This record gives sequence, C-alpha cells and structure tokens, in this order.
Amino acid sequence: MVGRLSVYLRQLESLLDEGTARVSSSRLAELSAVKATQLRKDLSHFGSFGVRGLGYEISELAAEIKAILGLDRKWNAVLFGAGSLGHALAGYRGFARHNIEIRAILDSDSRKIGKRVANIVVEDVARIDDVRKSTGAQIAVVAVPALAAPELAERIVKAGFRGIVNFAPVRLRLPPDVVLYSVDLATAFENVTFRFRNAPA
Amino acid sequence: MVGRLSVYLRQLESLLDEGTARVSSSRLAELSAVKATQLRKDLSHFGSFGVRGLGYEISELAAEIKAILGLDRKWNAVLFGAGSLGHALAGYRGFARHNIEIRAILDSDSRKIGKRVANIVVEDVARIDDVRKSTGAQIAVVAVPALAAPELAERIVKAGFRGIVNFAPVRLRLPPDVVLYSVDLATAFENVTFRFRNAPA
DNA sequence: TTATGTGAACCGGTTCACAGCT
DNA sequence: AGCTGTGAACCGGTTCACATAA
Repeated sequence: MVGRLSVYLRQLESLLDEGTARVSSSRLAELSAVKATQLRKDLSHFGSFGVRGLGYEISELAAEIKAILGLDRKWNAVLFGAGSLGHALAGYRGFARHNIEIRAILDSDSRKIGKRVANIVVEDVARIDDVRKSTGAQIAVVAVPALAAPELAERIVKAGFRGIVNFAPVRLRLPPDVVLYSVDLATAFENVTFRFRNAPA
Repeated sequence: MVGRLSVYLRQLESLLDEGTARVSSSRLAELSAVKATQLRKDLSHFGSFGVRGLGYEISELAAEIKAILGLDRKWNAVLFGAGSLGHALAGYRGFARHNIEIRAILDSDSRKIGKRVANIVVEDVARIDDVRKSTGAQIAVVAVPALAAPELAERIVKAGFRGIVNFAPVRLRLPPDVVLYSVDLATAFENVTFRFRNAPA
C-alpha cells in the first residue's frame, strides 16, 4: 500500500510540473493504474484530503502524502558495501528526492577503504559505532554479499540503527522494532522467468 | 508467492551444501521464516513432492522448484542502460545462478557506446532489432532513467522481447502478453521511512 | 450534478484441522 | 506414530454501492 502512495505522489508531481492544480480521484487513479475506489480508500486511512464535487488540490495532496511517507523530514543513512551495487546506490539520485543523505560508506575490504565513492571516502566497517553516532544516522543500506549480511545486520542493530534497506539476497532476522525492507534481485528475475514459462504460449 | 519459492530454494541449496539429504516441511519453513502449512500449500499447487512420514528429498525438491521457476533452462537477456545501475547489474552474480546470460548492453549515449562494461561492448540502442534477433534474447533488463523508460519499453516490445525486468521508477504500460516485473527503489526507501515514522516511538 | 468518503460485500490468499499415506 | 496434502474456515485487503457534501 505504501508502494501505491509512492506512485500517486509521482503522478501528482508530474501533474504539478504540467501546471495542473486539481485532479479527481478517477483521473489520478487512471494515471497510477489503480481503481479510483482503491485510491480513495488508501487516502482515507490517513485523513480526508479532497473536496466533494471538485477533487484534490494537487500541491496539498502531494504535501500530505510526503508527510505520510516521511518525505517531509531529513534522514541520515549509512551505506554498507562499496562493491558494484554500493557504487550504483551511492549514485542513486532518488536519495535527494527522499531527503535521504548518505553520510558515510563502510566496507570491510581494506582495498576499498580510503577510496572515494560518489565523493565519500570509504571507511572501515569497524568504525560502525563511531560513524553511527557522529552522523546521527537512523537508516542502514546494506549492499554486501549474502554471506556477510546476517552478521553485519546484527552489528547494525547493535550500533543503534532503527531501519535497514537490504539488498543482500538473504532473509535477515531482526528484532521487531527494527524496520526492514528487502529488495531481492533474485526474486525479481525468478518472477519473470516463472511467469514467462507459465505464460500462454 | 514466487518470492517464497525463491527462498525455499535458497534454503534447500544451503542445506545441500551442509550435506543434508532430507528435510521436513516444518524445518524448511522455519528456515524460510514462513508457516509449515504455507510451504506445503505453496508446493501443492505444482505437485506432491514429499513423502508422508519422512519429508522431502532435498535435491529432488530443489530440482522441482528450479523447474517451476524456470531456472532449469537458459535465458538470454539484453541490458538497457550502461549507467551506474547498469554497471551494477552487469556485474550481478545472480545471473549465472539463474541461467540468465547478458548477451548485449545497449545505450543511447554516444559517450558510452563502444566502451566495455563487464567485458561486453556497449552498443547503440538503435541496433535493438538486430541485437534481439542475433542474440535470441527473450528478456530485457531496463536500467535507464525514468523519462526514457516508457518509450524504450515500447521499442523493446516491438523488437520482440517477451519479458521485462524494469528498474526505472515508472509504471510501464505493456501488452498483457509481455511479462513485467518492476523493482522500484523509491518504494523501498519510502517503505522504510513510512514504517519508521509510524513505528511505536 | 459531480465527486469524495466509507460501511458492507466480496475475493484471494493464509491458516486451521484433519484425512491419507508410509 | 510421523509428516504430507488439502478442503474448509478465516482474515485482510479490494471492490461495490451509496450516503454525503459542494
């Protein structure tokens, strides 16, 4: 459901770019490829942002969704892993849009420590506690190999991070008060090969 | 649900590495962080692979799941976009595990064309039709900016690809016979900031 | 009249309870 | 007895139908 809010927001922003001021649930739903009732139900969980008979004021609704998604405040993050995926993530423009700032990049490989990635000097993961405190980071982005991830996750939690975005292909076990979202590339590709295979000729 | 099959398979493979030969649904479910009944129900959609009273023969079940997921045959893919995400994907080791081979990398940026990425020479996206045919690729991996993605997707479909794994943050509209799976980083991060914000203090 | 907000019906996926096989 | 396979109950999320407001 959060995923849908993201989509609504993106559509609202592109409408705003076009100079549109108001939009109906049916139009916004169409742009977002969902049913209008679903869109209204989604929003109704958080309040009532529209005007009956008129629709939604776009800039207002966008601001509401940003607040719901936590995009109205700044987040500090630390990126773990300076491999190819780490490089890609370090260069990811979406961080700015989310008010997420990568404050540090940590790795355990001595050949990578000291190098610059996206203008940030890679530091030794041993410094995790110091880095956590000095950056005030709440979010950890995990882009290390599967084997290293579970142990790293424990250290991340111990260091005081409260949210993890995990790109390693493992199911991490975390205390329930730590927010986790995993992006699993294997699942993405298997989803396609699975449906491809089971598709009507 | 396909996502869960991926997880079962990964657990089966690591059990196999340990030299284990049989496993019960409850043990495998525990390792996969799901309920045992769910695991059995998932498998029951595709057949009956276990032995009552004994459990599952690991190598046999792994082979069955691989077949279900389409991992038992070779897939040819073309990667679109040689930016930082494209680089990361080109180096992704999971492709080998999935029997997916990146046969070509295409980009529209003349500065990138001709360069090597993961030992593959980047070609002009204008060559899409030739490349599709000569590689026999079925799957397109889209790692281009959001703005370029919708138009590219159309060309991909026209060129004859039947499956797309999309990393651009847009909802692509495709004919229903084309298999699509999108990985949206924005949603991933927003999921975490959303739940973080709505988490109990 | 137009378009939102929402209780109620609906539906698909999860869980339960147990039948069936070894 | 032990463990799988599955119809039936359950549950949460989606859709419908309509009351409500401009």
